[in-house]
Amino acid sequence: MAVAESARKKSGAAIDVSSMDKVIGYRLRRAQHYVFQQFGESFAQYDLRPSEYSTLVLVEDNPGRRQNEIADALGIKKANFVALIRGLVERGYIELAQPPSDRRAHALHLTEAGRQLTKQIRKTQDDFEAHCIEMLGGIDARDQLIALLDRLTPPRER
Amino acid sequence: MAVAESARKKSGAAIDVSSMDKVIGYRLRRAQHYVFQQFGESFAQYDLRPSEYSTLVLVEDNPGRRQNEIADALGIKKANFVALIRGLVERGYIELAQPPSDRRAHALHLTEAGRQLTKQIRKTQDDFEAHCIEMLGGIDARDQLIALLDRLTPPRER
DNA sequence: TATTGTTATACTCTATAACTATA
DNA sequence: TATAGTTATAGAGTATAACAATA
Repeated sequence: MAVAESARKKSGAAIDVSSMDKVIGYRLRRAQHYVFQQFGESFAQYDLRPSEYSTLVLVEDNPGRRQNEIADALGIKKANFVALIRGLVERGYIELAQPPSDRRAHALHLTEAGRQLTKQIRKTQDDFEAHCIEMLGGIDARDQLIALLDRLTPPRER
Repeated sequence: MAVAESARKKSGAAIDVSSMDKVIGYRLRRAQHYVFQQFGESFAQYDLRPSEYSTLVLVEDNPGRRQNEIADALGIKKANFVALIRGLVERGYIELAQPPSDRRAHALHLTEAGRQLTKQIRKTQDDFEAHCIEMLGGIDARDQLIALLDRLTPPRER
């Protein structure tokens, strides 16, 4: 009843959304959009997008790896990763090294400032994740969700 | 082992993605992106985006409702809904009526062509959905997923 | 020949503010 | 004053093709 109440609001009767409310793609989209919106609020102080967060974390966990390896792991096309990396380099969080073995490549590393930032944002993310897990109903529900999402995503896209 | 195999490919060791692989927002994003990509392949013959599909279906189920009511129900901002509706009107699928009670408003209806198209694309969507449900492991898994997504989405965003 | 990173480009989605015409 | 729809605009995200330097 509370749902119908808020759905009505100023308008007349509620809109019938029964054709959409079990559509997997649609519901994934809505949930993802809402979660990212809240992520944005949590990370507003850092002015970091989700893709920038994940890049910093992956570079920390995989120091010295190539630009394209990190991009691939995150499902970001190399062409679109260039500006993202440039932004993080300009902000002083990431630095590029040249592997002697391959002068085309960029080996990614965090700077000291990058390490400090990443330490902080991991905490922010942990808090935010705890909030999401609470919304879901606990760790078991989270694990259940991840297991289901696993099946919707091909192996190399994880 | 198959996963590690495909993750390695041409590169050296696999990238450590353990910091991201249980992050709800990230995993939602990856799954949603993959599902929408496949949706796009299924609907290529119609040249219809997911938002256009859901608009046609909601207009059919809620004939005569206002533009903004449909937009709200789908979580689309009214400003962004204008071009979407215009496209569907130009393609002859939707027509606008003027409610005598409010000359500002547009009441949305499907045209005959719109009804025919919607009949077809509902079938295409049903087939696609069956494929997604199969990936998930059956109807029960689907219902479980929807129930979990419910908790991640505030009531008025469904 | 193939790969790394890059540029250029285009299209989609989303967001906000300000406008118009009506209410 | 407020609402329905519109316009303009800006910022992200994503996609493809083509290029230079290097392998």
